[in-house]
Amino acid sequence: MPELPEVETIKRGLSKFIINKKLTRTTILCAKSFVGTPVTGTVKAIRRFGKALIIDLDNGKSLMIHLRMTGQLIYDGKERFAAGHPSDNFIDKLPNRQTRVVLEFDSGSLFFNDQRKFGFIKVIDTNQVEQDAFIKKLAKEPWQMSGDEFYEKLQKHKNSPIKAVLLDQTIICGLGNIYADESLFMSGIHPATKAGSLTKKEATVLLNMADRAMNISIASGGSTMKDYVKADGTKGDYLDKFAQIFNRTGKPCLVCGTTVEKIRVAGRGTHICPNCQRRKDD
DNA sequence: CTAGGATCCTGTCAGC
DNA sequence: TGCTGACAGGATCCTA
Repeated sequence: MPELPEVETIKRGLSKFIINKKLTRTTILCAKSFVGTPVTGTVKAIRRFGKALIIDLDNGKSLMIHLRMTGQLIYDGKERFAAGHPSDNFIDKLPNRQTRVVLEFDSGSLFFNDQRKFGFIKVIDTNQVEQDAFIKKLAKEPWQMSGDEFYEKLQKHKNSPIKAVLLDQTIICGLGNIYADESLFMSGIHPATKAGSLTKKEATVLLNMADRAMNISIASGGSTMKDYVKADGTKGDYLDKFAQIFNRTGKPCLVCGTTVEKIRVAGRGTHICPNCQRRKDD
C-alpha cells in the first residue's frame, strides 16, 4: 500500500524524531515480521530506496523496512507521528493486535503494524545495503530517468499492459496501484494498452505525469497522514484533494463527466475514465 | 528471456 | 444473523 510518496513522508517525519536517538530494545510480536537478530545502536541516518526505508545505526548495522500492502509505522514519544497504511489503528492504543514489532528508542517507541504480515524489518550490514537482493534490482525513479530511456524500456516489455510495466519496480521505481492509475489518467492512456504501442511522446508524457503525481503527493504529506497525528486522527489529504481517478468508481470524471469505471488490469483493481482513456492498440 | 497467474496473510464488505 | 467469495495502495515464485 504505501508507495514512494508515503515512504518519503515517513522518512522525513521519522528523521525529526529518531536521528541521534538510541535504539535500546526490540520486541518481536510476530516472528515472520522481523528478519535477523535484533541490534541496538544510535540512529545516524534514514534513507529511502524506492519503497524501502533504511535506518542506519552507528555500529555498522542497518534496519531495512518494507511496508508492502498494509504496513504502518507509528512513532510514539513526546509527539506522535504516523504514516503508512491508512486505518483507524493510527489512533488506537499501542501496541494493538496488528502490532508486529516494537522498536524502543531512548526518546520513544516506534510501532510496526502490519495487518497482512507481508511487510518486514530486516537487519543488514550498512555496507551491504546496496547489495541487498531487493534494493539491487530497483530501477531509477521517474525524475532520474529520461523520456528516451523510459521509451526504450517499454520496448523490452512491449506485450505487457502499460500498467503492469509501471508497477514493476525493476523497470521504473516508486509507483504502486494509486500512482499508476493517476499517471495513466493524467496522460490519457488506457492501462491495458500494450507498452510497445506507446509513442516516444506518449511515453515521455507518462513519465512526466508519474513524476508529477508522486511529487504532488509528497508535498501534501502522502496519501495517508499529515506530519503529526492529532487526537482526532487527522488523515493525510492526497486522496481527497488530489487524486483524480483512484477510488472514484461511479463518480463523474473530473475532466469530462463520464462515469469512472473500475476494471482489472495486471491482476489489480484499476480505475479509468472510459472516455479520456481509450485504447489505441488492438 | 517475457508474461501471467498463484501465493503469502488478515480483515472487511457485498450478497445471499 | 451467519456464511461465502471477492478484494485489498506489494512483491515473489512458479509455470508456460
